[in-house]
Formats: sequence, structure tokens, C-alpha cells
Amino acid sequence: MDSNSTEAHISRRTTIIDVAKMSGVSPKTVSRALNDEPHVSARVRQLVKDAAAKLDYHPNLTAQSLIARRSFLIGLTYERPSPSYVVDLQNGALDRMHNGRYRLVVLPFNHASERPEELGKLLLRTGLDGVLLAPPACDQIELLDLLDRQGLPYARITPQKDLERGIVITMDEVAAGQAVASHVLDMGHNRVGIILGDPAHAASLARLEGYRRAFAAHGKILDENLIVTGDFTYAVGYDAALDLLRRDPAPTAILAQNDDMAAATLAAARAMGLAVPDELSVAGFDDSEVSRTAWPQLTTVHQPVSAMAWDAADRLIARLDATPDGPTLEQRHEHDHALLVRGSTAPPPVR
Amino acid sequence: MDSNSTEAHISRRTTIIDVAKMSGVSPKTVSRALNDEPHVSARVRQLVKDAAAKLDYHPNLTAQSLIARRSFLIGLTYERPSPSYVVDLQNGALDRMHNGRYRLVVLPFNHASERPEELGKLLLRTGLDGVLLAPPACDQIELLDLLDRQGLPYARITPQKDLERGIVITMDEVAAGQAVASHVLDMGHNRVGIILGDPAHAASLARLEGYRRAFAAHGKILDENLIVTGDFTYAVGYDAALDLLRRDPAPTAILAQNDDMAAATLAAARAMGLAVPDELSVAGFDDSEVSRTAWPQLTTVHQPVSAMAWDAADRLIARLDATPDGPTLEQRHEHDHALLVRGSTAPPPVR
DNA sequence: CACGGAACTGACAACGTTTACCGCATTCCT
DNA sequence: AGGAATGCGGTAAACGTTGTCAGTTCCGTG
Repeated sequence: MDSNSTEAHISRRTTIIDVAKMSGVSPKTVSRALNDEPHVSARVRQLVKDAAAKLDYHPNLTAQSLIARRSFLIGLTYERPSPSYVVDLQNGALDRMHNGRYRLVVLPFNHASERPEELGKLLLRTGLDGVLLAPPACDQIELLDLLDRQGLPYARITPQKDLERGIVITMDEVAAGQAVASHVLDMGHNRVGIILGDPAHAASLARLEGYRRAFAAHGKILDENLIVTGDFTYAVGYDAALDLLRRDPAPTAILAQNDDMAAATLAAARAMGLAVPDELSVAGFDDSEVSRTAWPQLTTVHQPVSAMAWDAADRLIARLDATPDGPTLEQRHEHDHALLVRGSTAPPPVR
Repeated sequence: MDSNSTEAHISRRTTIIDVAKMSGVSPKTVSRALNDEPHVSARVRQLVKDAAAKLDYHPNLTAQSLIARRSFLIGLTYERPSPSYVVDLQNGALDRMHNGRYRLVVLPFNHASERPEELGKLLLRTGLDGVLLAPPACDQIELLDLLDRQGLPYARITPQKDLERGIVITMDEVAAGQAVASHVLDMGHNRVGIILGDPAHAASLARLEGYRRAFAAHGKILDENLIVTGDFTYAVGYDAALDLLRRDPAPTAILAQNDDMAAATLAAARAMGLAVPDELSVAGFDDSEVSRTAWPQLTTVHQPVSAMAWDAADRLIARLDATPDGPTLEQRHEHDHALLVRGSTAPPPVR
């Protein structure tokens, strides 16, 4: 198709003028009719809409944006987390934006901690109206400073620091960590291994703090030697789990800070010939898809990622659409977690 | 922060005029300097760039778009596939777009087959320069017709029909299906169950055709009664697998058309007390993350999703940036698949 | 000193839409 | 009959950038 390749360059998009000509009214009236403004008779309005439909006319968003001084673009930044987390985030945000004027631009960035300035420039360069910040970017103070200076609104999803800045959607990570640890301790485990997530994510430390509280509440000692550091990925989680399981004596339970690493722990246990949950209990975090497709299904903590993303988008859009004299908006909202006990945890083996 | 909420409305973004004033040259020269155009001395260029940096000036993309008659937005449509597939797609495309002027807008749409017109309107309404079409949208002829009529360029990722239309990035699904089926037949399996993907995806039938060819090449009979229909999801795959495993006699191998359904088959086998691969062989498709995190790891066919998305974005961008008198671009490219034999397949049990 | 070229300025138009202001009929309400 | 509201049309400006085009200044070279 040679004609096809040149056609796009030649063909002019239909404009409001075309619609005006076709429907026999002024461009002005067309604009009024299509935007459902008053001072247009029902007859003319229908006439215009029919003409627009026949011509497949879609108003030029760029021109609208220029005059509205808004791009109607919302960004979403995240950092190489598990696919299901990303998709949950996206779907939550998109769900809120559905049928609205806003569009979602995805902006993964893998070095928010080391190069926050660079991420900031990327966000500004992209011409966004607002941005959704997932961990760990949501906790980069330098980034928030830059965004504030430039007046780019943002919503932070599960931040751990400076909770008074910007729109903040949280979950009580400490309580969630405490819940899952309590569950394991309740079953009688005493030697509990812990696989931390990426230390750049403040949530890792918050969850650990929750574990500590559970231990304290149970009057048990958290063995610091059984804390190893992962990065939320399966591969690193696997090595971390092997490390723990080779200790002597080995832990009877392992708390992983996300489901991917918990799934890796299941695999490591299998490689060591350990039965889960009879010889080793494993708990994850997040309630992501892998927690249900793994075997045994993982005991985990449900993190309402999708709902939080929806909420973040909702409040960000409310902020963007707010009139200067409008009511003050609620800037914070905390979502609930939920402990999900499934097949990967059981009382420790009697010895 | 009350000041914060009003500030965004009051504060004016810095414009090219501000930079011009600061650096003491005309707006015109600023534009030339920043866009690395000729006729600017090195001294002035640096002066301007310094001023721009100091003011944190970023040119207004909307204004640039308006005059360039392009939005620099590329869309990506997909339909509720597995998270890892979506993320692979996105990452591949983003990888190509990195450091360019284009931005990626995600547009999931779950009813491409039933309501192609609606999807088309969505794409046009979004004001895109071009769009990446994943299955099954890439095979919706009505959609392609609409896009052609409106002159919206598109790249199709793994389409099965009308391969001469638009930019086409393919993989030989038939050969891939044949490869995985041959592997299983080579091991001596005769009763092979098949779990199809969503029949709305043309790839499902192409892969099945590959299976048929393998059976023919081996002089074996494909039992049509052992073909059940899934939809690429874990949940439906689980039920489909249970259905197959309850047959008498049960199949000794199951070919699932993606890894999620294969993982579900592993779980179903476990529920039935069947050992994999000793009593049942399972093969997946796609080489997605779950194929590596499942246990045993899945024999599967590597589908270079990320590379194909990269390629699709590459050619689409080349098309968008092409000058009318430029060279004709290669519109098609076929990627290679690769059979990955892992732990989920073995010869059938001797009876 | 004249000349060519590079480096710059200034005025203006263009991109496609919205908005503001004004004008002019027609209709509706007292 | 007077006044207001409604339904349009016309003209112009604005959004922030780039492109065009005619000039001006400055520099080095012959």
C-alpha cells in the first residue's frame, strides 16, 4: 500500500469548520452545541451532532489543551515491581479515568532513589497535569520538592514519610506486618526468618517494624541474624530463602515481604526437600496473583493496590478539576489491609 | 497546605519569553538555541541553555504539538491478558521510546471483538499519533478499516489475518504450536489434551493448527474430544484442566495455550493427586514469568513479546517521523520463537 | 574599503479551539 | 407596548510555540 504511507501526510483532519459548513451554522454554534452549552436550540444541537458524527469529527485535543492550559495527561511512575502490581495500579487508575477526559501515561523509572532529579525532569518534560507516585518515588523528598516548586500536583500511593505533603493514599504497613507476623507466632513458631524487600522502599522497614511489634507483643525474640535483604524479585528472593534455609538450626517459618519472594521461598524449600507447610511455613505480602497460583496457596496480606490507585487518581483529578474557590479537598485516605490465611502456614513441626 | 492548592492555579508556567528576557536575546533565538538549530553562536547557545536550566524551563509540549500537528502520543491497546504479558508489551515499547519525544498512553479495552467501533472511537478521541494493537484488536478488520479511514497509523503485534495491512510484527504461531506438540509427541504421548485460549484471539486457532501438523507429521490422531476451550485465564484454565483430567482414560499430556492455564493445570493435577511430570506432562506457551516460578518449571515456547513490542514501536515511530519523500519502510517483520524444555514434561508413564 | 556570510532582531502568521464582546432578530413575559 | 430572555452570527483575541521573511549588525577576508 504505497498510497497508505503518503495518505496520512496529505489527509487533513476534519476541523470544526467542516462541521460548521456541513450543518450550515457558525463554528461558534458548533462549539456551543457539542459542548452542551446553553443558547442553542435542540434542533440545531441535533443537527450539529449529526454532522459531527457523519464526519467522524473529534475535536482537536491539542488545541483544547492549549487554551485550557492543561494537557489532560496523568502520569504513573513505578519502579520495576512485579507485573501484577503494575497492572493492578494501572487498572485502578484507569478505572477511575474511564470516560473522562484524562489519559494515563506510563513512566517507569528504575532509579528514583539515586536520581530523583532525573525523574523529576522526566515528569516535567512529559507535560503532565498531575502524577501518581508509587513507591519508592512517593518517598523521594527531593522529587516532591521539585514537583512543588514547579507546581505539578501529585498523589502518593503508600508513602511512609512526610505524610502531610500532597495527596496521600496509605495503608497501615506496620499493622499489616504485625498481623502476618502475629499469625505465624500464634501458631507457635519461634525461629522466624525474614526476607526484606528493597531497602529503598520505605515500606520494607515499616513492615519490619510491624514484625518487631508482633514479637514484642508475644514476648518473643526476633533473631536479627535471620533477617536477610531481598529486592522484591523472585530471583533474589530465591537466593535469600536458600541462605536462610541453610542455617543451622533453620527457621521454621519465613516471612517474605512480597508474594514473589514468598513464591521463590516455596521453590527454595522444594529444592531443599522441605515440605510446606508441614516442615516450613511461608507467608507473603500483597495478595498478588502469584499468591493464588502458587502451591500451596500463600498466606499473605491483602494490599488493596487497585483501590488505592483508584483513590489516588480520584483525588488527583478532583484536585485538577477544582475551582480556586471550591471546597477544600480531603488530601488523605487510609485503606484497610486484610490477613489472608491460606495453605502455606501451619504450626511448626514437633521435634 | 492551603497555599498549595491555590498556587497551582495562580502560578504561570515559565515560557520562552521568560528565558528570552533572562538571557537577553530574542524568543526566536531561544527557540533556535534550545532546538539545536544552526545560526546560533556557541556563546549565545550556552547562555540560553543556562538560563533555561536556571528557570527550570520546559517548552510547552501542547503548543509544540499544535503547530507540529502531532500529539507525540502513542497508544497501546490490549485486552485483559496476563499481567506479565501486558508488562512485557509495555516495557518493550517504552524501551524503544525512551529518550524520544513520544509518550505511551495505555488503553486497555475488553471488548474489541464485540465492539470494535467503540474501541476505534476511543482511539480517535484520545488524540494519538499512532497505536500499537495487541491481540485480539490487531485482527479486528472493522477497527483497521476505521483507522485507515481516519488516517491513524497502527502497528499490529502478532496478527493472524490480512497481513498486508499496516505494520505487522509476527511470530510463526503455527510453527511454535507444532514445535511444542512435537516435543510432547516425540516423548511418546498419544492421548494429548489441549486447552485452547480465548477463541476470539486468532492465535488460538493458529497454535491449534500447529498441533494438528505435529500430529500429522507423527502419524498420530488428535482426539477432538480432548480439546477444551479456555480464555487464557488461570481460573478458567483450572476448570478446563479438571475437565480433561476426569476423562477416562485421562490424557497423559496437556498442551495449554498459555502459561497461566498451564500453571492452573499443574494445580489441577495436584488436586487430582497426579504427579507432574511423572504421571502427567504439561506444556505452556509464552515463556512468561509464571512458567519459571511454577513448580515444576514449565516446558513452554518463548514468545518474544518484549522484542516484538519494541519492534512495533520502532516501525511505528519510523512511520510517524518519515518525510513524505523518504524511503519506503519495511512494514513487516517476523520474530523467532524458541521451544524451552523444562521440568514439566517427560515420557508418559508405562502402564 | 567593499563584500559575503553568519548571527541575530522584529513583525507577523499559523496551528484549532474557546471565549469575550457586541449586534441583531425573534419570542416571551408582564 | 416595553423590556427581557433566547438563539444565533461576526469579529477578535488568546493559548505558546515555530516558521517565514525582510532587515540589521558584526566579523573576517580579499
